[in-house]
Amino acid sequence: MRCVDRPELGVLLSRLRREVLARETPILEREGLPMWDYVVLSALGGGQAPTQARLAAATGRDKTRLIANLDHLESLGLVARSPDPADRRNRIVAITRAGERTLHRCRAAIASMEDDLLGDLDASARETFESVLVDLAGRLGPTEALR
Amino acid sequence: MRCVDRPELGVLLSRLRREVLARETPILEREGLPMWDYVVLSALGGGQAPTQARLAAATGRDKTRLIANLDHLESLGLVARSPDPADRRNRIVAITRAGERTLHRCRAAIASMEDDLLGDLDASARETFESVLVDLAGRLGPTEALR
DNA sequence: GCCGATCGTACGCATATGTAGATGATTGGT
DNA sequence: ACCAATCATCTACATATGCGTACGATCGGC
Repeated sequence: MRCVDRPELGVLLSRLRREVLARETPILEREGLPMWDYVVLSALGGGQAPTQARLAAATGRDKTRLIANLDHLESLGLVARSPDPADRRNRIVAITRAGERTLHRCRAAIASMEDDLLGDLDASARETFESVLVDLAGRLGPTEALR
Repeated sequence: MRCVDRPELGVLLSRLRREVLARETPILEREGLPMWDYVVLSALGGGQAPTQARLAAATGRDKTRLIANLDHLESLGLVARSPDPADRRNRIVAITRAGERTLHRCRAAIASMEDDLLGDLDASARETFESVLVDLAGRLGPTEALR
């Protein structure tokens, strides 16, 4: 049996997450993006354009709440909704060129923020920390969300 | 400049935290404790009994919301509120014997849950991971909260 | 062609959040 | 003794959440 000699995992993770999110918020605000908008945009960044239902599932965002995010992103010209020619019930959500540029800027700024946060760590410790984080998070189903 | 080669920190931390909290919930439920009640009880566990205002600050819990938590914990006999003899505006919140027993059970179950979650890791990787987590969380002001 | 299922959308509901008064008891300074 | 400040408490408000429901458009099977 292992004796408790450190704060609980939940506490540590919560505090750290809180700090990271607090540092991300002003970065995204500079682009006019609330956190959820960025999550959605980011989910669109990598691959091909999904239907809204798939987007909602991928981001963990509630299906009905996603709509407002897409409305906003669309009004900024960062994504485009178009009817699916194959099944006109669906609407295909695609990231635009401007969306990709914005996304790239955000990611660069966030990466730099993370460097700032983790920069003090010993290089190998940081390496291990990040890989363990990726490993643990990787085991937990395919959820992508921030919530 | 460091190129992004892994999911963002915020995403990883959010997912992991979500999982840990999801595993904690049923443990606390077995004791009849919502998450926030446990946070409050846990904050009371270590040291001396604080005033409610200090408790709110220490847990990050809203001052007005804390009241309901204390009401509940008191109704379960896990904490006791008594007027501060030195300043009768204050109410001193103290954990009871039963509260300490409950807290101890929760902590043991949570530690075991954490072992289960981290058990697959290489021992030295786990060591590094936990110490980095403690290190990073330790830099962020004295907040104790789970929120 | 018809009927059930699916998708995007709009709406309401119940819940949790933080903030902001208002109140009554109590303190401390003057 | 008086008055401002503090503490616990209560209430109300505005916001964000997920869930459920309803509706029109559309698809697929039969």
